[in-house]
Amino acid sequence: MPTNNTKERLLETATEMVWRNSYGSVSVDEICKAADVRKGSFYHYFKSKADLALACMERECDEAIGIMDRIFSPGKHPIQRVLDLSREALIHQREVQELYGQVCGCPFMTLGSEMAGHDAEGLCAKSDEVSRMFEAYYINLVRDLGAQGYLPASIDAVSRGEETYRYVVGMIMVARVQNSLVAVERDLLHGLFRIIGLRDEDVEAFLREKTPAA
Amino acid sequence: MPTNNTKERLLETATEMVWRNSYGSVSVDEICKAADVRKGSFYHYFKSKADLALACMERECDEAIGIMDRIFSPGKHPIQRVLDLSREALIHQREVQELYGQVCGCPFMTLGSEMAGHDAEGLCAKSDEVSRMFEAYYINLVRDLGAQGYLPASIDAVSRGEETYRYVVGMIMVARVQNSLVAVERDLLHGLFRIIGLRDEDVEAFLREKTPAA
DNA sequence: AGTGCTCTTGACCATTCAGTCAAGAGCACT
DNA sequence: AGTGCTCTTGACTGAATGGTCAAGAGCACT
Repeated sequence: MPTNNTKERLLETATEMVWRNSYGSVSVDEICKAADVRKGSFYHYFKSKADLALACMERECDEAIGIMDRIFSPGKHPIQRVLDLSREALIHQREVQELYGQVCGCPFMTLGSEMAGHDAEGLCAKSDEVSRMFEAYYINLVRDLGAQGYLPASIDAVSRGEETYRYVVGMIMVARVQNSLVAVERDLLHGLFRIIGLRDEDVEAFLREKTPAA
Repeated sequence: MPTNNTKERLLETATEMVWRNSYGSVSVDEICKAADVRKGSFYHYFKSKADLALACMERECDEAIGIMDRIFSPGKHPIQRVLDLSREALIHQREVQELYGQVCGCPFMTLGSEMAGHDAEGLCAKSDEVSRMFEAYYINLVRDLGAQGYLPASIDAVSRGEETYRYVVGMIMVARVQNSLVAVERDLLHGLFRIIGLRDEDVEAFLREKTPAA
């Protein structure tokens, strides 16, 4: 899995370790050891531990954008986006759980919550930025649902989008703390429909139309 | 505000520092200095740093139970409990924001997320336990709403209760990361009604009945 | 063969970390 | 006055921390 490239190896190892545990509990020495890199090389690529963490976030963020763009693709039916969001979130959490041996939740929220208050190297600003970017996807989704008549014209897309985002964050954060995906698997999708405000009939109609054979 | 009692002073100071920042970023020395206590005294009362953190959580938990018992009092109308929950959560977050100079979110989730993976001194087990206890309040609320005909008999109170709890957690965690209570103030209550699944008419009827003068 | 560059190495540093300990202060009970 | 207890003190330890540095390895270009 890891590349031969030293910098990439550091980023990958650090991402895993920080995400699994926390920024504060992982030392530069440990990261170096796990990545089989000497300390000097580390400080050739990164000017500090916080700088490494920031680079990890940026890497994760780029990857996340790709995934989110697929899930929230404006080319898809907005209800399909909700289905995909729920499905992909669960699959991703399960993959990471298997890979890292534990439910890890959202790396941006985890780090952002830990760093809140001591803005080392702009780490906390970055979490803020990422969370607001994520919100934008949800707001966009709500807007499309409204435009297609699935939601009353009166609703505030920003409010509803942010509520929806925060519901997902809560689902996933609690899953980390409880180290369990049971509730995510059982409830994420239905909660999404409800917090968004979709009518059951509309969802059912969409599902029927999607699989006319059933 | 702080008592003369050394142990209490340590607990109070540590709670504030850990909640504001994080467990990993606060050192025993710093806590001692801020509480004006010498290191030896610290280790007279607590056998380790993790032990102190656990004691802080237990103290916070006891206080939280008192507040939750009031909010979710079975003697109140269940819709009133929702109103109170939203109101008290905002007030509490605002108080802490003013006191500590920043939005701090939920101490149990913050610590629980940071500690996930390295279960020092049962800290992580405690967060898990607290989060499940909180869920119980929400499940109980949903059950009462169902029993009084506000929700369809078919719904699963556990699922819905947990979804509701997680929505609130998400709201508050994102508020911490973004260091802003705007969305909490604007959306928490309405999102609560929607994630629980209350009908607008029922809520409005309850509000009308409550203030017949208006 | 020599120059200049990036990357690597391992020894090194000052500081901070959690935690220890022996000695004593304060106080209550006899 | 003496005993026994809890609490306090400050000096101490050894390990770990984030970070530095000078020296060199490897390689490409001339």
